[in-house]
Amino acid sequence: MATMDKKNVSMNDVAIAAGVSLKTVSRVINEPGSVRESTRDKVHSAMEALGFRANFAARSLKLGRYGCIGVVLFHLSGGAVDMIDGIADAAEERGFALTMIKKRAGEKMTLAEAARRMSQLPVDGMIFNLRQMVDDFDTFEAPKDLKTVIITPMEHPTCSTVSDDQEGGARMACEYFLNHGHKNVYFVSGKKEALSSQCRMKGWRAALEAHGIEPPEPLQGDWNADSGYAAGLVLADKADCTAVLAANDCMANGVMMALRDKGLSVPDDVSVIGFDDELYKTIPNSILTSVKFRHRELGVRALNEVVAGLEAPSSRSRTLVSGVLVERSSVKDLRA
Amino acid sequence: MATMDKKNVSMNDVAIAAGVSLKTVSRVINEPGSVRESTRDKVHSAMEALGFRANFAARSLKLGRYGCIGVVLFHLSGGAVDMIDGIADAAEERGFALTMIKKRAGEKMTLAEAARRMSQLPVDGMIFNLRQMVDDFDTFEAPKDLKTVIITPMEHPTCSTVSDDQEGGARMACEYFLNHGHKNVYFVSGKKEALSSQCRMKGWRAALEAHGIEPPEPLQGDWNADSGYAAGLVLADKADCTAVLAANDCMANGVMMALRDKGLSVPDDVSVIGFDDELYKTIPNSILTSVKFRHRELGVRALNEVVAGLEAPSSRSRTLVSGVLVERSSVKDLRA
DNA sequence: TTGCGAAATGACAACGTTGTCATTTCGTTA
DNA sequence: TAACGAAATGACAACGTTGTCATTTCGCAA
Repeated sequence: MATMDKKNVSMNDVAIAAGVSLKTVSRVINEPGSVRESTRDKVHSAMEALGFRANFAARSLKLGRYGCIGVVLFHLSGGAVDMIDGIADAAEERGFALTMIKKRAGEKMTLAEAARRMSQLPVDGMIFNLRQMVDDFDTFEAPKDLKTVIITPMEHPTCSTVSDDQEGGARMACEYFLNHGHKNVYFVSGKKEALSSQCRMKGWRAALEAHGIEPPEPLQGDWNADSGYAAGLVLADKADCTAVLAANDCMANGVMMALRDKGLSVPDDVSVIGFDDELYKTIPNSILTSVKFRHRELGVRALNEVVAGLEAPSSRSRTLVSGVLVERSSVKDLRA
Repeated sequence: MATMDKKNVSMNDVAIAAGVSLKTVSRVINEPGSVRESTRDKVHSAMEALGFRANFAARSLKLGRYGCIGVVLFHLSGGAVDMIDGIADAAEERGFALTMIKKRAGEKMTLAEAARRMSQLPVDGMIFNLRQMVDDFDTFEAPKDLKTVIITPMEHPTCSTVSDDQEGGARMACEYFLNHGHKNVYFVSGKKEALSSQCRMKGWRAALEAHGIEPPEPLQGDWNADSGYAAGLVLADKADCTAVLAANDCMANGVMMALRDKGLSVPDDVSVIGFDDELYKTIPNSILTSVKFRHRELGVRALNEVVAGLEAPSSRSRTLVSGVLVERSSVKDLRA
């Protein structure tokens, strides 16, 4: 029968085994320079032999901090992956781990509820990833001692926010159309509830209006290709439609397929721009010009903002991460 | 000037404010039934007034557990989202939070290294998401007191594993071809390093060999549509090619586009099956039959396995989550 | 060898909870 | 009203670390 292992090996056990004091073991871990090499070796051997691992709870209790940042995922979509990736890498780099909770399907979660749950967990600060509106957005107040950053295109009265510049991206696409001689731009939206769709639509409207163009009625989609196809069938019949901005690449592809099925060519008859630049993964030789957001960068910024605010949780800032227009050949130059 | 808030409100502060003992406050939180209603109200008011929030570190220290499960992401890909979603939902349901760390880009992480880092964090058990081989896979031994589940198609000598049944899915697709009268099946693989690609290939081989068919040389792809397109161009010239299994939907789409560009029709001339069933999101009226894995379920199983093993970390099990063939119209029935 | 300042080490309290066990208070019955 | 058992409450230690401050040991010069 194997020797009965004591459940947890403590620093005290190590100290006894190494014939030194508890505090010396602590020093070996936290300020190795301050202990003689011979002593350090003894302690290290003892730790090795006993399989010692520092107790997170005790350490955090004493230090008053955890070294963890909380992440609340109100909505976990495909685009969120790169963002989480950015958060995780930045956290890693700064010596933080992530503690994560998620809104359950069907459950209605408010910011206050999320904050309440997070504050029971080992976190020094937190990031909310919010892609849809929540009821208490404007009234929410973050715990005074827990730096809170919200990833959302909306401005918040008291919390720091970080966001893609969705409006700017949409404007950029419209300007691109207009600079290429187009006189109007049609818009195919994503799901109504999605803030990113709302913002993209807002940017599209603003850009057209800034040039004195009356925006046509937007077409309602649901992010998927089939809804884009349906929109494309409608647009094919509009004589004045030379440019279409779709709120994502999948719908843009649907639009293009519908146009082709109606005998129209992209870009010769109609030009198209999408969002997210991911069509090339699925379509060989993709020609779609698309507005790409740097989701990874977004995550990095969010995490850095939290860490920067750890000492002053009530500070507030607003960060916008600009998008990039990835140019391919789905837009025709109508000038001259 | 506002009143200087004491940094943290402790149960002791609440006790004093409510005029009861420390232990009574503890009871109000943990066993409310055992304290008189009037007392409970006093304590609740005091907690409210002072803004008390239980200290995670102290609680965990005393209880000897954290209520958190660690998740190590060796590789964060699109497919991982649904899995994380499943893990998070199941964790939520069982009252656990997640603590997450990620392999950094470029960093070479072993299981041992991951375990070492995790064991410094507040976790009662952990899940490794492993999509590629690591050096110490076979020699790795999990900490004795930390239940460890690895999400990987490979069997591990000592740890529990959970996986999609990738081989089974590939076999299923091949059987489907053969049952529809096809005499052979070509295969387009994903990235070499990816275990899922390797397993899908293995299943494809096994299925053909089980029917006494010599598997043709597989075509090497990289998951993206362009590599599928290239493979499709090659396959279009093979007279005996009536059936193609591509290791994912994007490449399957590339194959289909190439076949069409070569004047061949899917499914009339060549039948195609993909993996992951996600083409419908990007392609309107998609006809691609595809093997879909239940990633969410995978995550749920992994988490449940960890929780089930918390009391007996050395237990070991192997779970396979079967795939589903989502039937559309990209496979032609060649029988009479 | 002695003395000295600096370096190394140790004793003890404290962090904020919960478990154990003792004590007080309550509601009933004699 | 007294006595009793049950319910409610409290005092104190313990969980495993780190900070404070006191003590010991070391290296070097006199």
